Amino acid sequence: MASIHEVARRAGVGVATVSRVMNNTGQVRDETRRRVLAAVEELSYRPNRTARGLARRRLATIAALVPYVTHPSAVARVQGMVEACRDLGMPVSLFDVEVPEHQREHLSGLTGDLRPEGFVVVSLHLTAQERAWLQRASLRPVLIDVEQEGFSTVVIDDEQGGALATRHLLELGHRRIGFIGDLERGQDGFGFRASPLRHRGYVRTITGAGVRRVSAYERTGPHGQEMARRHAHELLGLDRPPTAIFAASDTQAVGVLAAARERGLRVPEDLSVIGFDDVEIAASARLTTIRQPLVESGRRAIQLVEVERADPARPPQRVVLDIELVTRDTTGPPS
Amino acid sequence: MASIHEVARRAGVGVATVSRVMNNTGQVRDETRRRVLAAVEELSYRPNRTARGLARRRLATIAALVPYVTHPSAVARVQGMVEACRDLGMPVSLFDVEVPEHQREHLSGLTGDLRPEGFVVVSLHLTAQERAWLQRASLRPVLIDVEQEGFSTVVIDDEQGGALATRHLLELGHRRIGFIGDLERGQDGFGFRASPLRHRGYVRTITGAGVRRVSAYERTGPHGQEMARRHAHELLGLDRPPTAIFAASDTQAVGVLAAARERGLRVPEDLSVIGFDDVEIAASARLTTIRQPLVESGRRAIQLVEVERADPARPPQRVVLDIELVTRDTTGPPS
DNA sequence: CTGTTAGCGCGTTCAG
DNA sequence: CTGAACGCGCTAACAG
Repeated sequence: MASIHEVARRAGVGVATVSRVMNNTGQVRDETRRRVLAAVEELSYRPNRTARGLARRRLATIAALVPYVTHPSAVARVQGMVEACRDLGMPVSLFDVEVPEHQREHLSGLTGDLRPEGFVVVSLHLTAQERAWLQRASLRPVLIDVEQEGFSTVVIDDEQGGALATRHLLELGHRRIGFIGDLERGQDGFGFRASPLRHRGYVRTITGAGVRRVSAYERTGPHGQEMARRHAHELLGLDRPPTAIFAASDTQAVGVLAAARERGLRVPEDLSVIGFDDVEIAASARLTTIRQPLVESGRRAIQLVEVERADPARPPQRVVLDIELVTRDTTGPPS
Repeated sequence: MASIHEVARRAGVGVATVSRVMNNTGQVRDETRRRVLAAVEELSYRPNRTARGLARRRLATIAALVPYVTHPSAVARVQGMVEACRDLGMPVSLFDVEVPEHQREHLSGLTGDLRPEGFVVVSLHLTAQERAWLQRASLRPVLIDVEQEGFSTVVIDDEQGGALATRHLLELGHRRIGFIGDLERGQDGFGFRASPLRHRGYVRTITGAGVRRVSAYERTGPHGQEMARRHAHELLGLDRPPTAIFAASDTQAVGVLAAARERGLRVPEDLSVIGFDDVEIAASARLTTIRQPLVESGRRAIQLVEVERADPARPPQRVVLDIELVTRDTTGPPS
């Protein structure tokens, strides 16, 4: 409620000095600083973030660009960001992307008049034009689940994750292992990289183990439980069906589980299923899966945002989060 | 990029006129308006929302205050808000409330320097002090899932929902019906009203049907799957256990299902279970439940925000959304 | 109807 | 070190 002027008057200094002590910018004599701080305290002065934003051309907000915000993994990451921002006293603005156009629209606004102090982009690849916009606005988002030259990023090693899952199956004795994942470039227009990378880990591992790839065991399609269920039915309807299936996400794994149930197959006796992510539903379904720290990824991204804010010159960082195999009830040796 | 001055110069008018046509405020001659619009077009002028916010003391943002944002029902509502806001080209700022203090902290900022154009509060009860803050900031949030004098709200009839669920069980022939819900006033410090209201509907319905209440059949505790599971075990361990259980939420119903499974009870032969909300997990669990339009509630709230923005004098509205019984596989006649 | 001018609250030169 | 003054981009009286 109190403005910088009142603080200045009360402290017997100019507004510029108040600004200096509030932002720790420039030199201020200790005695003066104390007087200002006292006035700030007495008036319980809080700088107006909007005015500050206007002057600095940078709004006190952290923007998050997230595809499919309701997807369980997105929810977890948003949670991490929201938590971290709450601790910083910084509002988070959520920008949902359901179709590729949304990305462009949001980016246009964000690099235009809205100009957040911090910016996080989840899973999305920035186009050349968008990168140009960002540069002109001197905005440098922190990326999650994608890597792009010149940006700090928080990722996991998806390929290793795929390998981890596959090796687990191999070690249980499986040789006929199916894979169900997303389209390399979905007809939804997005090109998420997680699934393809996990697939690569799968391929590398089974061939590395001397097991021949069977193309009929591999299916990709639009992401979702339903589609995974259909694919699983196709695999399980084969003459020599796989004895285990690696789904590129827990959501898809649940679809596989549904198909197995519908065919009267026992899990894991007749079919082993392993997922990826370890979102909430994985625990309820007692699903074996590869856990990735989703909430943590959101939190770390905000940390990186803060680091870059403190030192804009700092070169991009690359944070790789650990993943681990979580063994539950859906995997076992083939019978 | 272009400012209002450039547009004014180009159109050969004053900045105020440009402002008038941009905001449809005041009278502007048609010919003049056309010239301005032309200039706007040629320069592809977009008003700077931050500057606008400073001048109007009202930031172009819609703030959402939400307890437990990661809870499935909250996620759905947020989805509705985010979708509606995307269509409006309006950013949404998310304020998560995990403990009561967060509410106060966020509200203090929101009524202080941040002053969103629109404001939605989910499930939370505003204190007298907070209402005073809001008034001073001339902010009037739209409420979801709560009712409070003087505020527009989007709700469902929770009591009727409780009645609906209970009647369904009654009609199937059940007479020993348990209830598992939230604490009236959680030790988490929140006092959400949904569960108590649903409970009231339950009570009204069984007594109305001439069935005697058995206090041993009713349990409330901190919200969550785990706690519900424990409560269910207690009920099912009774000498004359209930043949059906009404859980105040799907989350809790899933906990009940887990308990039943652990005791080797068949559902619905040995135990019927009905939940509330119809969130995603209800479908996967094939759970009979009471559906409430969660996404819709978020969307409607934003609509109300828009209505009030257009006409601040308008008296508070009360929107009651429809609910319905969704019959799936977890309820059946007692054996 | 329309232009001028004074804020909105703060950051930032630029002299002192 | 410190203060006065200008600018950020727009809205809102207040004259005309």
